Amino acid sequence: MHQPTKRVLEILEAVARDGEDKRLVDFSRELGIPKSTLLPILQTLCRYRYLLQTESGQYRADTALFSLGAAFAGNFPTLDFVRKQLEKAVEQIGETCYFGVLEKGDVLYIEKVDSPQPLRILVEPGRRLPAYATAIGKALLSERSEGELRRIYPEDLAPVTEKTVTDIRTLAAQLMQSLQKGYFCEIEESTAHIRCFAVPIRKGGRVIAAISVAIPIFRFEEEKESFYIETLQNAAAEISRIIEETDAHFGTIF
Amino acid sequence: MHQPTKRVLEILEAVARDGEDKRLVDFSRELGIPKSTLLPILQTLCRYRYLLQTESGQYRADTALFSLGAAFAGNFPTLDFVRKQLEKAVEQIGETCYFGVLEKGDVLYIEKVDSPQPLRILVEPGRRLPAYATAIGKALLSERSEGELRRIYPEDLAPVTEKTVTDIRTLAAQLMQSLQKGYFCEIEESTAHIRCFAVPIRKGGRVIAAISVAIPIFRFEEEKESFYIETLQNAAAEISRIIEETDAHFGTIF
DNA sequence: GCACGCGGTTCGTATATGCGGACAAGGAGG
DNA sequence: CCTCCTTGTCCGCATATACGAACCGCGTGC
Repeated sequence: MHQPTKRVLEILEAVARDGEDKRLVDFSRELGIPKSTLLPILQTLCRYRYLLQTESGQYRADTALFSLGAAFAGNFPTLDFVRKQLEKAVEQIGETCYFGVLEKGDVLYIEKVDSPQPLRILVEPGRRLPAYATAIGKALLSERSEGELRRIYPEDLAPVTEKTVTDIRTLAAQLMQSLQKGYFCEIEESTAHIRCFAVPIRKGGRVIAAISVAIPIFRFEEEKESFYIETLQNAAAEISRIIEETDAHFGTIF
Repeated sequence: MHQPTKRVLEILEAVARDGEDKRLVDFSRELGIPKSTLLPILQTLCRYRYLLQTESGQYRADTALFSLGAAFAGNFPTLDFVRKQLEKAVEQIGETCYFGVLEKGDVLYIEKVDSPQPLRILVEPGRRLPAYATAIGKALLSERSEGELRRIYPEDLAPVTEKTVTDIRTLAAQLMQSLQKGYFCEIEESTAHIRCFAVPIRKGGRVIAAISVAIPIFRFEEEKESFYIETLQNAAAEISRIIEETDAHFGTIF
């Protein structure tokens, strides 16, 4: 592990994640880097416009960070299409929809389209959540056997909320059952008061991504459930088709 | 300038920009870094998932890059709203629309919404273009005097296409005139066969961003011009209002 | 008004990093 | 089949980087 590199990355992640202005000492404390070591690094990051220094000397994320991520995302023309399908689904369902992939036991959220009915923001693209606690994650894990799940999660499943499934055996059984039905759900397992449904997206038969919808419990109507699922499945089918055609790959997954 | 930091950033920019797999020697040649120095850096970048190594040992951009940019963009809730307005404009006009800010003489494109009529991709978010060559850039430069322009561009204006305005005096005159009219245009000055219109977005009276529409010349109809402008102006007014309210700031500009 | 705490900057030294060269492995071409 | 070339890996030495301590400037509270 190369220390200077590691430090640069941790600094960038810190500013991007928190979004608040940080002072030299804040970095120093948070990351355990001596102040004097930090200074030349921060100055260089400023030169390259990854950081900018406010008048009061504080550091803030700057545009190069954005360009970096956007340039990367720009290499995946499929994403625009995914977004279009999500928008269509949101239009029909009226709730926020997500597109995500599996990454080492976590869901990595890639796209989201907000519902017209505003609700506090749940997850932003780029964020990760334990797959076993989310509907979209269950869809992504659905084809894994109990043994494979144990390999992915060698330790116990850390609960995210009180309702998170923490037993691998239970999870595996749930996945098997949902795989039969063709859709996956989650009730307050990752966020209180939220219920999610998800369906997988396949390429060459294998699950490579999933889309989901998040519904606040107080707005949930049981009789609409099959409509939600159907809408998601239509979108998923379209996305699968495009991915199949364009042979897109995203990170480790696609 | 801190060498290790500089190198990390250049490596990240290289993979994000090009989008093709790169080998150790490619980095070495491209960036002038000795192979042996590169190895530990690349390994660290892999650990942190900024890069991944394919079976053949080549390096490729990985998901952490995406998370970084997305996390940053996620700090600007205003962006979702900007996108909504762009979508509305695209719906009415039927051509691709952009949202960008000025950054050191360049337009930094932040958002785009594709036209339903497919055309080859012009610019992706995160990319930069010389402001003087684009409609959106002219809107962003509109309040600068000729003297200020000369400070921003101490050297001559490098032409992007044959039609790019390369004389600062001409540019200044054009800006003044467009400022009167309330909109800015560009005819094949940044891209052949493309014509653009742009209007500024203001906060506290000052121009802080702009939106534009790009129209292929063969599809352009003169009699619709005022409709294009009006649509953009409506969208700009809405966006200005929101930015004013939320007091959003984006990088150096907002 | 003074002392103290806190944040940023500077500096000399110890050391981890960077470098070139040597080496091994694989492929292409004769 | 052998040779040459290319690429990635390893190694020891020179050096740029990292670290802690001391210093400076500022604000706060006593």
